[in-house]
Amino acid sequence: MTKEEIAQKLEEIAAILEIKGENPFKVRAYYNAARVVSGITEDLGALIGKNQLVAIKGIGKNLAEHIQELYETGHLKEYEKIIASVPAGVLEMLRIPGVGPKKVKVLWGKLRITSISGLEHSCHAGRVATLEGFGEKTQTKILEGIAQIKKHEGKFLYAMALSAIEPIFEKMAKHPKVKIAEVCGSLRRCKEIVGDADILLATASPKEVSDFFVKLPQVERVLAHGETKSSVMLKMGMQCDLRCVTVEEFPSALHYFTGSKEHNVAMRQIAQEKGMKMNEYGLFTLRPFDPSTSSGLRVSGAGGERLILCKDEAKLFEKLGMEYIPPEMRENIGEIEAAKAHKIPKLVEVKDIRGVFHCHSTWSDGTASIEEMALGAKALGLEFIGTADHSEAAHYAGGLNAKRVQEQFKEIDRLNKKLKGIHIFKGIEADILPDGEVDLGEKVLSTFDYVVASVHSKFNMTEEEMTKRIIKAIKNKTVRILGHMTGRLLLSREGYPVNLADVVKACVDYDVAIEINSSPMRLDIDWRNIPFAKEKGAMFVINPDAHSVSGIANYRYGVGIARKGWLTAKDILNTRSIEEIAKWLKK
DNA sequence: GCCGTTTTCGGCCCGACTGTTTTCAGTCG
Repeated sequence: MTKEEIAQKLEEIAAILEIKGENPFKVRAYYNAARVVSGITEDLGALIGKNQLVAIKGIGKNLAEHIQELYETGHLKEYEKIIASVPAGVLEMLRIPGVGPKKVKVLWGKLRITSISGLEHSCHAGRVATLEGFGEKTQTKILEGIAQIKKHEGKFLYAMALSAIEPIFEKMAKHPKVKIAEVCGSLRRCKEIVGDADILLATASPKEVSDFFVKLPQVERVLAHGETKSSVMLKMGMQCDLRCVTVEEFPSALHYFTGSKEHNVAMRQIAQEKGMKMNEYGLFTLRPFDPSTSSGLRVSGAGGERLILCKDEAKLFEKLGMEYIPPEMRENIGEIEAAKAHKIPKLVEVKDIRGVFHCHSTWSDGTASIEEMALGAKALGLEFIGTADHSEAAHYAGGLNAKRVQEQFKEIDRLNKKLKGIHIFKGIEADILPDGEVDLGEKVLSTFDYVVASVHSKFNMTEEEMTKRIIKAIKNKTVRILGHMTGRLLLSREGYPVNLADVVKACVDYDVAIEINSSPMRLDIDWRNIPFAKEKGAMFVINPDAHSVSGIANYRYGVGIARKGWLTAKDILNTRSIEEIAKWLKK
């Protein structure tokens, strides 16, 4: 069993213990262990082999045994006992915003409700409002929460979907009978929210490959299983489709299944104008055979249409007299015209990123030390890394006060002397307080290399209030980066409102970079707003909001989002050298 | 259930907000 799966089991145990009213500290121990396990950077098997699990803070003798049992057998007697004591739907009710373990316990105990749909029914019947400790407003709020869950059902944030699909894709791509493999669909286009994942393969043995696919360990159940198309529901709740084509069909199929639909319609129209036909099987000429262009033509199997052989997608565009359009741009929002005019911008790439600025460490709520984070960044080929632990106002995350900041500086100075090939910038993620002041105050903040300012509390302000609050913070002369905020936050609930135009203008006026942040937990930018911000001359920074060593690599998801916003390397702060950045930060 | 020592059990993060109730409990970050 993997770290993630073990962490999930521990979390489920914690939730059930909570519902059953167990010792809250025992509950916390399980939650804590789940977090610790998912943040472990070393190989779990090696740790178990060396009997080193108990050396990790938060894991004692008991939990170490549980983790070992899960790792080695995939099962845990303790878990099976406890999960059997609670109906499956009871746990599910915890997903409803405003419904916690105490409320679930009452709903289950007094009204015998064991599912979200059962709860919805009872709310409509007015029974929930009559319970002690509940009322009309709570009942309404629960219904709203259920509506929200339904609205987001089957929708996944880009980074979450991609991180789930990557291991599956790798296994498929490495299959000996697979010639070419690509992720396609909205995931390839880096859409901020995707409904399912599509994987396209070129193979001469579709049956064998499909059989392998539906038996992958990540598969929860098989929805369809044919020769060329298979669909499965993954354990993490997302649907994944597999399509198998021939090597010759691959470029056209890739283009077709990448979409978007709007882009494809426009492309087919262009093909038609040029006397050609385009579908998922190929690009065809409808004209009579012309010996002068015969080199790229051959007779297709059906009807006398001639397939124009294209070895890849780029060739497909070329045959239509167009420049290659990166998948992220394919939404028919101007990319077709740009490609015809050969004016497609050179979008930022993962390899352009030289460092990241938003990394938490064990000094606040991260799972790795600053040294481990720095070495992890170096291993990814980055030249610099910036700390951004929470500030004092974020009590729940163990935020730093002025004194701890001083201590942290000493450690960073020491590490910068010791470590070669990676530079550590001193930063902080300071809270934008409800009144727009930035936590810790200007005197302390000015001692950092940079300040990332973010909203972490009181999300329910009006748009006007929230905009005023954020702009006041941007005007604070120590703030250099506006943390995970643009448009709407997409957490487990609807985000907070803000006037994006005003915020972007303030960022441009005060030379504050806008963070494109994309930890798998959330996606904070709506790409449709990026071209608008770029037009105004805004500066962007792609950050991972990393809480662990493995989290650092999440900046690559941010690159996808930036590409979707048509951003180039020069629009991005962290594509620059350490010297250039130091200069910018000092301004 | 974990941790830390004061070696054998007591303490474990906390403040804001909301809705319910009339002083507090539950949820959230």
